[in-house]
Amino acid sequence: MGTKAFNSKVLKEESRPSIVQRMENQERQKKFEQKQKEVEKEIRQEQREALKQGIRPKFVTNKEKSLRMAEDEWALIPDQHQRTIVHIDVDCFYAQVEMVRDPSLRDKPLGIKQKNLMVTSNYVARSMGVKKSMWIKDAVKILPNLVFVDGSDLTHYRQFSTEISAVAQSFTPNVERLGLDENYVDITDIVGDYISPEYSAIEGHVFGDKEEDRKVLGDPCGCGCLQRLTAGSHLAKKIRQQILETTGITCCAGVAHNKLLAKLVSGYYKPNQQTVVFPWQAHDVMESLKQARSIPGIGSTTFKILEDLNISTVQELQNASLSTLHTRFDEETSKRLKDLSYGIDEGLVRKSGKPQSIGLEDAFKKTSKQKSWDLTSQTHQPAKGRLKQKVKERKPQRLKPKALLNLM
DNA sequence: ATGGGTCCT
DNA sequence: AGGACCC
Repeated sequence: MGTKAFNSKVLKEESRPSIVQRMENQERQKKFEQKQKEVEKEIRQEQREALKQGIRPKFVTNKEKSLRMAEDEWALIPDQHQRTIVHIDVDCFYAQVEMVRDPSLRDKPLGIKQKNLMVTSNYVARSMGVKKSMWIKDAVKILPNLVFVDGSDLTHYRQFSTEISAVAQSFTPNVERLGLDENYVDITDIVGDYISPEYSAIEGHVFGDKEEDRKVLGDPCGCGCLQRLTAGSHLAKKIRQQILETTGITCCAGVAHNKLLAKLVSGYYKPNQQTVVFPWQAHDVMESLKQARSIPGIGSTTFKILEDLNISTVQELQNASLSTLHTRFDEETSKRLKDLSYGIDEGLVRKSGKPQSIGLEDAFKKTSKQKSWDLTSQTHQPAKGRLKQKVKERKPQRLKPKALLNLM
């Protein structure tokens, strides 16, 4: 609980360098950002041109960017990859929760089932050849002594999930939940506390972890992202440690200057490990994906359209011309898709608040074309009851189940 | 796959 | 209200 371990490591006030340069003058700040955008647009345009000619666009450092902006006074603020983002991803979440609740399951191969599906399994099971999501009957074929726990009641998972987010929130309020087992944490505002010689080595893996990467790392950018992300790796470690201490749950983390890269990289070394990626490695990260579909933000519908356009790999998306994309997507989306393919993502970490809705859906077969459902009919009563129950559990006294039955 | 979720039109 | 995305 609390942040004791964290605070004890915090550096003395005067040795703490300030990271996010606060501009006193709003006007100046605005102009700077505007100029910055122009230059970035220019650069992106150039990179696309380069691609059209079959040349691989090179990473443009912030030093170079500042130089380009040098005719203006705003060029003096060199902060480019200003943010530091951590993506936290719990290892086989449901299975871990069950193992914490019943430690005797720890060393057994464990599968979590919902209906006929094994939705996840622990690492013991995985090491014995059981895949992530399989039909129960297939899983049992591979591993007859697989132990199953029913995971269709999500209440415990929700409890652990909010506890995990709460740990992250004890570091900074800027936490975005994604499903039950993932969190984005924007640590930009606190990462400065971890920039110091004490923390100058990178904690955990660097993307493309080879011995060289650790030593040869110069500072090709110069905006401070090297230091911030390095510090971020220590903060990520702290967060993971604290999650483990308070909940008994292990997780992976990815550290990057944007959400996309942080997420892509967090699962790179599993389980219970973490990975940092630097801006100049964005291309390598993206190249490590094959299908454009595996870019978060490109879902099945978008991917189908891309396939129509004969674009299915990340590289093909990188190479696609904006005008081609524009035939099927609006301008914003086209630009966004191309950005994603390069590992560019300006998306903000948005604070997750209280859940916006509590829902319950039953899938039932259509028997015939039906215009309206009879809500008073018996078939709906069970669902109605369960929903009431759910609301009761999760909203102890507030909110009456009044406008809740919004069927259709 | 299924059953929650969120955000954007 | 529907459709896109996410796990």
